[in-house]
Amino acid sequence: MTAAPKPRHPVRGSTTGRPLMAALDLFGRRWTLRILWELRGGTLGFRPLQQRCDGMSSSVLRQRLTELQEARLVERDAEGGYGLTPLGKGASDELRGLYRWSERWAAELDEVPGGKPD
Amino acid sequence: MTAAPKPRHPVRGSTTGRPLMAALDLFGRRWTLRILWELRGGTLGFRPLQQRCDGMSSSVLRQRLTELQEARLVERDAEGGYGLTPLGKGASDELRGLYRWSERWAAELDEVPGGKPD
DNA sequence: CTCCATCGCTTCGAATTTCGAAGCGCCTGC
DNA sequence: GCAGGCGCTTCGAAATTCGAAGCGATGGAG
Repeated sequence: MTAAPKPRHPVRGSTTGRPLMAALDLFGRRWTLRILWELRGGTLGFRPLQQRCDGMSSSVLRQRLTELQEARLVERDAEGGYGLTPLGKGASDELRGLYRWSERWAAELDEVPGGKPD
Repeated sequence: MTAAPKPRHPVRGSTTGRPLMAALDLFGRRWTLRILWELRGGTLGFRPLQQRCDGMSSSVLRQRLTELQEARLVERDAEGGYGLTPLGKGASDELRGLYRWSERWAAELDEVPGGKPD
């Protein structure tokens, strides 16, 4: 399994170890952003989380959760559920900005419905 | 080639067409976030951009640029260079928040240098 | 206690994505 | 004319992701 990216360490696509590059590597993996988004409301178990992520494959979910735990964005609570650490909540808050942006995005694409009609 | 995700259309991992899901699909593809980040300072040509992205493979760069143009985050200027649209600048601004977050992330991981020492 | 559902998680072969080196035609400067 | 950079394409290999199947544990319901 590919290791979780960490700041101060070289990551895929950058050897400098700059924190942002580690973050871009981490968040550029499929499902990572989605998992943070789905956990924003509170703790979830493995299978419930999988269902919220439109039935994403369990093997990748396991992988992502391990990476996010290593990166200290996700931790398990007393009952074994997965939840965001304060750090993870911070990242998830940044996603809220992305959420607002995506609404603008949708609105603007509606205005200009894209070059060639079918 | 996989099509670029668009709001109001089903995307990988979600059939609802919610704008955020399209955004999460788009941004969850490798190099997409990095490209937006590298273009934040202004227009860049294909090869210069490729070099800034640590020599990422040209085939994928072409693919990502096509997707980002379809999504109207990137456009070409008069000289043919690649630059951000106002929409793309908005997305790139959200990344600035992520940049600040990643610094905190690095700082906190320095404090708690990871569970088991080797 | 037995049955049944759900849970967290693993395995593994197939499908998809990404890589990376090579090369094409075009243009510019020397 | 020729070297170098440009945008871009091709293609086989490597890495990632998928998705179905199944394991042992747990917790009711009957």
